[in-house]
Amino acid sequence: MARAATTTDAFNAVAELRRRQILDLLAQGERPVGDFVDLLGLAQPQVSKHLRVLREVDLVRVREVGRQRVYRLNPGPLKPLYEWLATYERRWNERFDSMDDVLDDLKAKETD
Amino acid sequence: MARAATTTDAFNAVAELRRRQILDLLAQGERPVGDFVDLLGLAQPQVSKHLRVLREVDLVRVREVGRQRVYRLNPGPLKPLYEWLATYERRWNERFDSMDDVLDDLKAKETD
DNA sequence: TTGACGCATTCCCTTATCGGCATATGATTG
DNA sequence: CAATCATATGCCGATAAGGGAATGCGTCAA
Repeated sequence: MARAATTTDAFNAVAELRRRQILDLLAQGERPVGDFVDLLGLAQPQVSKHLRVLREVDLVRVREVGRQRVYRLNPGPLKPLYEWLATYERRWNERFDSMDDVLDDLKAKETD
Repeated sequence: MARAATTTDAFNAVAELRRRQILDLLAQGERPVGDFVDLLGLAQPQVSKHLRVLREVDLVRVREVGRQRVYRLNPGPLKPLYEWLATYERRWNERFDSMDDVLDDLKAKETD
């Protein structure tokens, strides 16, 4: 078995930086494919491919306008990620828990 | 170029379900490798490999105790993910924005 | 109609994943 | 020391991602 497909779920789809960038642009509003090509400096085919992945996990929706395809964000599938992370959010402030962490940090700096 | 390495960042490391399960167990407290083998029903080598990935992105820290390696959670690297998602969190409740979404939903149900 | 435009799809190539299995390594016990 | 336990590593096979380049396809303008 190889790595899980990028279209398995939002976790995998969003692991790719380019797709996150696409979503970030969509967060500002609808956009046709060409916009991503221009704004992200990617080749058109790659943009279409990334959009396809995002479509398959339902993170984006398309609307046809003439010869353009206008994409827009559908954030719903991100909710599970956010909720999973929320469990951990409380923790990265509790640095006081164990002495080990402090020791580890010192070690880490030595190894630099 | 192939897909970004799983050790590129927490986004990629956490895309794998097994690794999320490991982190979930660690959220309850420190644990030696054998625990994951038993609790997740995975082969020992695969567990070690997943732990290696988590170590490389610094999501877990190890401590040697006799012949065991006790792993513990280091949630820090998850912070960027949480913050990225926070931008979208506000949105999945605003379903009132456009009529298109409603239409899309209807279409989606037809296609079932 | 024809041609240009906006996108999607396909093929090729390189690379890395993940699982299974065997084995190496370090610590512990008898 | 020898045997065993707890883990880590190495190797193999199968799978698919992602970029590049070429091409297919529906739409619109002249």
